[in-house]
Amino acid sequence: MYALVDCDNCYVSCERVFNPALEGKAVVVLSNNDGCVVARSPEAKAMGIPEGLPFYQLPTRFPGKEIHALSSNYTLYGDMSARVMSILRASAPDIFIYSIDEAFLTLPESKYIDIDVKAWGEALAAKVRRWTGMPVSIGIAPTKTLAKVASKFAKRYPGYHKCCVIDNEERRQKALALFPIGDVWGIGHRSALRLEAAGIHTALDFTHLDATTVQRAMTVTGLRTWQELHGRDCISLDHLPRKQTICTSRSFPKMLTTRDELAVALSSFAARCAFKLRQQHSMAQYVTAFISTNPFRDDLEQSCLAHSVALPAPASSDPEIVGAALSALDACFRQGFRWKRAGVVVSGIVPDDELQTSFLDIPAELKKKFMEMSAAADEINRHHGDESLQLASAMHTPDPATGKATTFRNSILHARRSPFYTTDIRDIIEVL
DNA sequence: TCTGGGGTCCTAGGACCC
DNA sequence: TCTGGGGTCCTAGGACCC
Repeated sequence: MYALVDCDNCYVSCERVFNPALEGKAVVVLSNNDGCVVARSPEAKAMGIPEGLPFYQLPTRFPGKEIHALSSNYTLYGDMSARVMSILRASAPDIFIYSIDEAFLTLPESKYIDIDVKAWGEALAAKVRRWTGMPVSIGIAPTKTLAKVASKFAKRYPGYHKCCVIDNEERRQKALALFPIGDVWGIGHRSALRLEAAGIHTALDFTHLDATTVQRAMTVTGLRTWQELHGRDCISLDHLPRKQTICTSRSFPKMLTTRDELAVALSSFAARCAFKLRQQHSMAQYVTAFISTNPFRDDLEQSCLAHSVALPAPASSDPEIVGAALSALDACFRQGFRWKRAGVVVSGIVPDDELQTSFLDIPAELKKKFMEMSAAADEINRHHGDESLQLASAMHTPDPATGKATTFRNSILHARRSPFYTTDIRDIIEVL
């Protein structure tokens, strides 16, 4: 059996833990640069606020409504998530963290056969709530797709007390008959439209199709979903702890025009990619930089340019990855456009203990220095905050008046961000 | 004026090999 | 007039997830 533990409205719930005044109100959390809505409270959903709505349209689309809009505070959400996951890890032997707000727990039959899993799940949800303030819903079933279905029932109906179990044929049929096809994990918008057009409205209807029809129309991924809904466990998650590509990209608060402005941003993105590589003990063989204009501005000339650079040998140090990203930028940059978004992708990822030397690579002594330097910077940044130490190329030219140089990251707008309640001593809550 | 970010998997089709 | 057969690798694009 699998238990899927899913945080309810994760970002909004994180905010509410430290700001209970938001309880019961319509609350939305915004993307970087306060661009669009990425999370909504149940009240905001009930009001009809769609996910992805541009923030500037909120007052015109919902005039006169009381809506609390917050910038995203990923530092807070990441820390809260880690607290939730640590409780789950202590509660089940095998845990797969699927995203910031979800984890699958494997419940071995030998251990859980004799206990009441429903009561176990309810107690786990209550414990997470009591220890962290985070409301979670739990779905328990023989396959991951069915566990997802169960968790949605646990979320939707308070009568389940935060835990729904699908553990026999009767319950499976009943649940699937009530479950819209488009809400099934693995059935996206496109497939849902086609299935609806063919008269398939519920998950149960879908399971009544025959296997070859499903595979022909939706490839083996669709067939896997079909099997899982029948109760056959066939989606494995214990693969790929190492990512195969790593990407860091952002939109800019203002459009950029010069190569040098883009270079600051891309240096910052490349250093972030290099850091992520080191975190998972990997090195990359290719570095791609891309820049693109604002697709919403039909009045401006559009372009999206990219260039990939093959490194002479796998690398993960800041100077090597940033250097490659900047040469990729120089290879693709064109004058005359207004750039709105850019990013760096590293690929061809290999474990860092399989380091191969190449006579084309930089001298071994220098490479070693770069790696030691990056490791030291990681340690300093871990202790003193993310931006304590970074390459000068990721900083803007100092302001002549103050002599201060700003980084790319503090140019991102988040005018309505809550404090770093759990990670910065200056932001700790005061009880008066 | 203002519209997010980061991933994975699968397939078709082209290039290339013998 | 008639123009093989079988394989691998790579890439772009689509679909999906949170």
